[in-house]
Amino acid sequence: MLASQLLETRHFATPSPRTVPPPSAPPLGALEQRLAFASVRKLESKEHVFCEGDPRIHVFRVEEGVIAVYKTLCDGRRRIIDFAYPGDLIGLGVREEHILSAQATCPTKVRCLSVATLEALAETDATLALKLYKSVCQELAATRNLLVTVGQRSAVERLASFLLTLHRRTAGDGDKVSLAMRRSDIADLLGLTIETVSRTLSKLRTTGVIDVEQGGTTVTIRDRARLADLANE
Amino acid sequence: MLASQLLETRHFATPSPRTVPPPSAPPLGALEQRLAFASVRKLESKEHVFCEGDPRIHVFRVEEGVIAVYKTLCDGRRRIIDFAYPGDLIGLGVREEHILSAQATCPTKVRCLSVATLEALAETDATLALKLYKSVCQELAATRNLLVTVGQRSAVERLASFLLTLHRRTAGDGDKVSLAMRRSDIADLLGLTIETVSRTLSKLRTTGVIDVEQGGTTVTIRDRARLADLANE
DNA sequence: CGAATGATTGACCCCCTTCAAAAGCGGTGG
DNA sequence: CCACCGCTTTTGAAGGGGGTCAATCATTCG
Repeated sequence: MLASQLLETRHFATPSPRTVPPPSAPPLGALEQRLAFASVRKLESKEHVFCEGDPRIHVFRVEEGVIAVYKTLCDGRRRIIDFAYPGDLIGLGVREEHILSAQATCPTKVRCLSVATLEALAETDATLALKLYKSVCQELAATRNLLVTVGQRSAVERLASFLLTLHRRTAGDGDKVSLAMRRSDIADLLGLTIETVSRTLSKLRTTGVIDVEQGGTTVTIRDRARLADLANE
Repeated sequence: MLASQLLETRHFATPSPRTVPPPSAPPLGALEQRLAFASVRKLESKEHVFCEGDPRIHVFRVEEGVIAVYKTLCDGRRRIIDFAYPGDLIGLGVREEHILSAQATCPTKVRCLSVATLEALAETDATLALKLYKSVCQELAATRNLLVTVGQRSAVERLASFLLTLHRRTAGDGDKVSLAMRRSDIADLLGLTIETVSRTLSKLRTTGVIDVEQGGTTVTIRDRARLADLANE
């Protein structure tokens, strides 16, 4: 989970129009108002929000779509740290530069907020600073969970766990989960190859646990209990 | 790195005696003073500081030794998230209970600070809250690095990376690194088995990259450049 | 000394990677 | 409409790295 909770409202079915800022609820209202007025950037699939080493000028909130936050290894491999979904914040940190890259996995919209503004507000507003602290704690917990998944689990366990997490975070309608990303993105998140991801999904399909449709971009969970069992916690 | 930076001074060669609090440097001085007066707990090897599910009453700072912070999987496996060294804080979070366990890997001393006190201070002190935020950001960055290491690297790369990180963090004298933990601890951090850890260390030894002495508890880095090369960034 | 704990080394096997090929899917243009 | 192309996914076959099981060694402690 990427620094959600900071703004309470994670999912924006219909983003507030610019002319109608949300009712202020101090002391966070100031920040929310700023976000409501912040400019929106549209991104094509594979387009970058920022790259490792870029000056950290803005923090972004995902409005629509999915952003892959990743690190590039020196041999060119890519390790995705997390996917950011609508409501999540990306680009928080303490360094002057970004230490990770962020790339859209599908057509995506993000809202931009100046780092300088955020930090200036936080410096005098203990409640906001504490919120930032807590939201990063949440993100830390999510990263640790991924670490557990990636470090000691089989391909089936990783995929099952991933599908369940995805379903929980994106709140897909019913049992449908929209992947909104390529096999290579999933592979780079789970530390597998695209072939293993594809094979494992096929295995889950042939054993009746899930259904894969529409060019492999939508998954239907057929047997939630068994999937949870395979995820092994 | 576990929430260091929060207190600026990471390594305590000679902890301040209780009767002589450090010179106050507001607004952080208050916290440092509290830590200086906080009680010290001694732990034997394998003794727990806290366990998953315990009420989160104290935050701890490691004074001497090493603490393994870990999560237990439902099948009994153990995933170490990080090792905490002198100067590091453990037990930070937002939940009422600990979501991780913490266990000494060797005889260790920790200093205890009440969570209630810390949070009360942070609620009115934006600077402190911001410090908390930034220290958790650091920890997040460290966890991400581990994620990169564990997710996509071979056993040799993981061990080489681990040894270099350990050397950097513990500032061993010269090229010597004191492991101060068992093979099983290293294995559970790196997502390997103890046999693979042992085999890989042997390989590094026979190829002249490192030396292992004293019952396998002390490692001497013989060829730093090659080790860094093997770590592959 | 003998028991207990931990480390090392060997042999075998399995899961995932690697390499390779085929098939879907979407877009573009004749 | 369909041929063609690029991109992605799927599936197959072979090989390897690390896991598993097991035996031996080293160290510590009662």
